[in-house]
Amino acid sequence: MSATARERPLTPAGRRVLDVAAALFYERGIGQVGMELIAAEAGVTKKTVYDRFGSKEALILAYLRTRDERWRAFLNERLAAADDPRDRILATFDAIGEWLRTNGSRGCSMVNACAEVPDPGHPVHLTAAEQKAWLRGLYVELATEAGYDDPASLADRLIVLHEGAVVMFSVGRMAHATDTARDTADLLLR
Amino acid sequence: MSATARERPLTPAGRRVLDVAAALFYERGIGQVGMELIAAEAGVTKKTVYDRFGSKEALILAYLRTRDERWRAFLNERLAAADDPRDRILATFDAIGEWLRTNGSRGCSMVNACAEVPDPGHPVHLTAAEQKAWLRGLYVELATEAGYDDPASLADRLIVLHEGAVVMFSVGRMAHATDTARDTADLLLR
DNA sequence: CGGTAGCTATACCGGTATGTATACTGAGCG
DNA sequence: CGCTCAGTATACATACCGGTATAGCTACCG
Repeated sequence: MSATARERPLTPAGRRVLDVAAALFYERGIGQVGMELIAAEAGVTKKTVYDRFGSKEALILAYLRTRDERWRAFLNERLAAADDPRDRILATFDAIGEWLRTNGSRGCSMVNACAEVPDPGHPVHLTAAEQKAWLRGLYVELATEAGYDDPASLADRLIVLHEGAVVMFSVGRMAHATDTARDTADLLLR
Repeated sequence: MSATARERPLTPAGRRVLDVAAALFYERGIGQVGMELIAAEAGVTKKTVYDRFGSKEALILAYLRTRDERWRAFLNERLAAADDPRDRILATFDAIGEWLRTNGSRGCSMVNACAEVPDPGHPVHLTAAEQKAWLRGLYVELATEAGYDDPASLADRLIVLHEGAVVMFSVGRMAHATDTARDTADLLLR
């Protein structure tokens, strides 16, 4: 379906490349990491990298996709641990905090990637917008589940708090940003 | 005082370079713009660029500084137009909306710059953190002025809303993000 | 009058970027 | 047996990066 769809499971070398690329791209920024370094760090030749992924752009998209998958899995795990619908909403903010503290505090990989890609029509921007739309959809679901009227506008507020917490935690060096967002969300839910 | 202090007013060519660099850096990202392009676009030789600014890093810092100055001036103008302390707080959110709509919708230049610089100790990161701290300080002032108790924690919430609105407007393509943040702030102020 | 500041013009340096070409090895498999 | 696929190894093409060097021009200013 999608042009970049990659059904087949990655080969061992491909996996190593993607893991290394994900770590380096996130930690240093996309433009600051060359394909040669990725290949070397993965213990692989450049040819293998290009055989598996075709281009740097495709590798970047694979990076964004897999990191987002990890995040969603982590989030779902946290959501499953909470029973009360209201608690499930609040749990998302606790999840950001823990995620940022353990998975690198350089903020949102999507936002960072967009910063390096000028063209708003580029797949990177579309991927990022999709991810935010997905997250907003999740908040709509949770708000509906919790029985709030106008779950859409509640979701708008929650996602603004969500993204603001990520930025203030990383760029603003505000260690309690996710707590602040959580407390504010708690207030909105009353 | 500061290592990058530049007391002397810029020469005409220097001004042109800075203006061009600011536009290009913001629109395309720092790493995507070379010094050669900046020089050409400003109608200046590379030598002039390096005579005025010394290095790309210094030019980047000058860009961040001047863009922030423009933003602060714009914000102060909007604040001066509101009388009621509570309205002054809300006016900051209207200001972001108008700023983003007229000054490029690629989000926060500071956040974007940080995305391209790995080292958290780099001047770019310090500049960004300072800017967020300044903004938080402004919210503390406004909250104090409006007579709220615990203006510090109110400011925390307001700045999280603020930054979240910027991200959701640009990356999330949520045109009403600043309105959502404003309405949420309004709710917090009651 | 002489020096300095601001500027143009051009050429160059070493390094690094994405991506390609060629030739080879080894394992799985119909 | 022979084909395909994953992978290694090395070399290369082409382009651009930040930054420097050299030389000369103009205008102001003590």
